[in-house]
Amino acid sequence: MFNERGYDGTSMEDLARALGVTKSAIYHHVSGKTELLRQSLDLALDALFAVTREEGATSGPAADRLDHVLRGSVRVLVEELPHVTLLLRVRGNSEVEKHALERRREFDHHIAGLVREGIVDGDIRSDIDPAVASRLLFGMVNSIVEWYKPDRGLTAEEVADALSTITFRGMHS
Amino acid sequence: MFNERGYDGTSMEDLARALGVTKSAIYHHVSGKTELLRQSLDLALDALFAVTREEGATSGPAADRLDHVLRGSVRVLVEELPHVTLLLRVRGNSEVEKHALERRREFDHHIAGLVREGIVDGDIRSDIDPAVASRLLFGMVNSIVEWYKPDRGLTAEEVADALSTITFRGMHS
DNA sequence: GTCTATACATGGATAGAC
DNA sequence: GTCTATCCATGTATAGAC
Repeated sequence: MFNERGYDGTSMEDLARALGVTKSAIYHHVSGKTELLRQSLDLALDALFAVTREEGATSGPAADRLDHVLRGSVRVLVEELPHVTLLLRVRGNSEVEKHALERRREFDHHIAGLVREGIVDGDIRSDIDPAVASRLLFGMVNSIVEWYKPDRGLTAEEVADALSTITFRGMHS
Repeated sequence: MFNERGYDGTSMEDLARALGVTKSAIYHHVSGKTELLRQSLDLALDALFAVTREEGATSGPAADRLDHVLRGSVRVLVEELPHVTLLLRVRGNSEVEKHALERRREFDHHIAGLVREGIVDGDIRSDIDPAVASRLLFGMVNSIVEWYKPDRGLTAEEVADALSTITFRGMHS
């Protein structure tokens, strides 16, 4: 519901109605609306950071590690779609949101480092700015939450393949 | 302010305070909060559609027209940053938002057509789904609103060049 | 663990004076 | 064109019964 109507646009009353209980019942389980947000954001961030600790993301050439993290991010995005979607819409308007943005920046920094290493290795073209490239790359990855529907027969791997092909080899035939 | 704190997260009181007037003063000029939203969204959409009617977008090979629309979109995005940012955050939770989403879909459809034509022409690789490719492409373009700051010396053209290089020629050196 | 009832603040919006 | 004052709905959250 936070994703459909926005966090601010969703009231505890809306949530209660959807659950078939009253607002008070929800407050028995969580301290407030912000705790619901925190739990969701933490789940998404934990899953994304787990990718950066996987085998394929810690050994081998930087370009291959970058490809692994890109593909892994697409996988996590699809597996935890609602939580990652919520994470990507956070703007830092509360302490919980600021903390989530801080962790996201850490993730982005990791990616930019891989692009830079790939250029030094000679595997990635040197005529693009690593900072701009990594932002564009993850902009493309993250945009998937805007249109991906699990029930349309398109798998996470197919999307990851398309993305990897376009960004590493280019659309030109 | 709608972009900083979200449309729902911004009250007429917030706007009035920022303007140094009272809420009533604003209501003298506009019919309500939704009209402020509509005016901003219309400005962004009009600017984007104008790109698709430019010379470079209406004649020549489809791949070149696609490149023109991609670059033009980056230009519009930077020129009308607040309005396009707002447009890209709309989720369809009111009639005004639904109307804006409808026009965006029309734009996306236009892009997917160009990718499809480019494949037929043999200029764009045929091993990627045109629908997926066009979504990823514009996901990358649109993601620029998340980080672009006009005052950092990075021009719209430099960003457009980086984007065009990555998506058409690929990152691999 | 869920309910009813309610507190208290803030939301969008309007009336009418100046 | 802006103000003060106000309406009424809805927001988050709590108290206390069951």
